[in-house]
Amino acid sequence: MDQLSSTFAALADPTRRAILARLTEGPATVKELSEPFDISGPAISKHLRVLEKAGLITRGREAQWRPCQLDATPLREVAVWAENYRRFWDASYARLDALLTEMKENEK
Amino acid sequence: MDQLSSTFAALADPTRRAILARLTEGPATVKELSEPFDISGPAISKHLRVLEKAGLITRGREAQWRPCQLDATPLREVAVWAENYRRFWDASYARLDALLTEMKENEK
DNA sequence: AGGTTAGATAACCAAGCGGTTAGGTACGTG
DNA sequence: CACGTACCTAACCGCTTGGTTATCTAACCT
Repeated sequence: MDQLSSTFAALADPTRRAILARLTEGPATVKELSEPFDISGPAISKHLRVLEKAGLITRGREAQWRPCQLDATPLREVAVWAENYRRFWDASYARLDALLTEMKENEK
Repeated sequence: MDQLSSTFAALADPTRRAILARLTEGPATVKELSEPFDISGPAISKHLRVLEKAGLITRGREAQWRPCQLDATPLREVAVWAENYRRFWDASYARLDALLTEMKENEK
């Protein structure tokens, strides 16, 4: 699976997006990350592995804790990808598009 | 499933992203959309249904054709969501963050 | 009416996902 | 050492997904 696909796949789960949101406040242990959720530890571990494989988090090793840290690099690619579609949702870009199309028509 | 989740899920497949890319050039029939891919018609139909449910395309009805059209509105939400993480990938924002942290430390 | 084309639906299959429980490992502390 | 804590892996379960083939509908064209 390519980078963008695995990033999108990782972001498709609300629990994982909530984990990323929590990590914007700083690193956290697995226990801390699991507290807001009503699911088991292993379920959180799986989510973290998905996020790690997508390159969205990095994990350290401190005694019995495995602190997680946000790595937003793949999100830049997401933003760049989405921005390519801006002209299809942005009204002013749409008007610009229409203008350019009209000018092309007049050329003929 | 919430809007953002189904949008991300729809974008997680390269075939579907390629379909969206094709639709930036204008509306297309199912047949036209399926041509670049080596998969069956029903498979394309399923992809289109996923895109439709995610609100990323709309479909018309012209005789025996069902032209598909891009609707990029959900992609704006994706861009907005990703932009919230800009300061975690953007170097200048990172430096600003570091500066603010340092200032907080000095306050103590 | 008969044939072709566009497309959807149905039934099926293998693989993946999100969750569980049970059990294992590694570390700090009484 | 014994115990608790933090976390992981393994095995399992039900549902979803991405694909297939076969069959159906709807429209067009002789």
